[in-house]
Amino acid sequence: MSPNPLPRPTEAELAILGVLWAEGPSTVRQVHAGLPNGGRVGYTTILKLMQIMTEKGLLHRDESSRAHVYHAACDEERTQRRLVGDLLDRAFQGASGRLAVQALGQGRASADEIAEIRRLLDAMEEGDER
Amino acid sequence: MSPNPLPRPTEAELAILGVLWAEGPSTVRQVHAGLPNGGRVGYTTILKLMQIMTEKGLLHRDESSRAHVYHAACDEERTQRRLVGDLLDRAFQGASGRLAVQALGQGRASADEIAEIRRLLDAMEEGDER
DNA sequence: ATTTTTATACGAAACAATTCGTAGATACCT
DNA sequence: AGGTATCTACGAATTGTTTCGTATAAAAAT
Repeated sequence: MSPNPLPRPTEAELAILGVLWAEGPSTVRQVHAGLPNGGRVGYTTILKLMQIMTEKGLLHRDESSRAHVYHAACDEERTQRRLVGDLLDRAFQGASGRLAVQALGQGRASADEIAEIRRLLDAMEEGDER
Repeated sequence: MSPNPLPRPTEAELAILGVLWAEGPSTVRQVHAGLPNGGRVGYTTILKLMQIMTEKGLLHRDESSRAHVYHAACDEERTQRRLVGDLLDRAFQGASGRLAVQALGQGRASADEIAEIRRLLDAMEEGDER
């Protein structure tokens, strides 16, 4: 009875979600303009994708004005967690430490993130004491 | 002139690579048997996929015996790095620290991995000192 | 020697993701 | 009012992935 879990967003869908997460509720035109790849894809392509995403439940829309206003139905963090979990299963056999190593190996973390990671590592070792 | 870079493996292809990485060079039958999902996909499906992967350059094969022996053309670590990089771009806007946090939040790391991650974090802070 | 098993190759169906053209409605401009 | 711009909806082509059936050949078993 619970509404089906949202499907995993595809690559193109993720790009659209990225704009909506960054800019908040937006029209198709705004999303189209906000996409990183400078208008290489046509307007109606984005429209179509956003319509499909709405059907899938990934977006919600407000149709009260002529240009419908869309917003993401899933929050960014939750979606990221989901994608990381998938990658962990599919390519790392669940070895989250290796995934973390690979991530940190190709970019820097902020001071806050570094602190948070240390906390997580400490907690793991704590748990092992017993 | 350099041979095109290998394409990113799809989901099904990654499962096959997983078996080859774990077990070393194998026949189609061995891969089929080694797949996590207990034979839910037919033998010829795996055969076809492995043929396609060979065309794409993801696998190499030794045809000297009747049952061809395949091996992965890409190593596991390199492929993982690639996939992590993709996810980093697509879903994290390059924020590798957040990706690492999400990874560590959903699984444990080994003692070795913990040590390596600490080293990476220390190095990042070192770099900031200056 | 026949039958059964085990291979590869090939073709094609079933799906899914991405792309865009065109039609029709509504708002805007002069 | 008449023309232009902007919007949604829809249909459909394209491309990629996954699936498997069938044909055919080689090896193994009886």
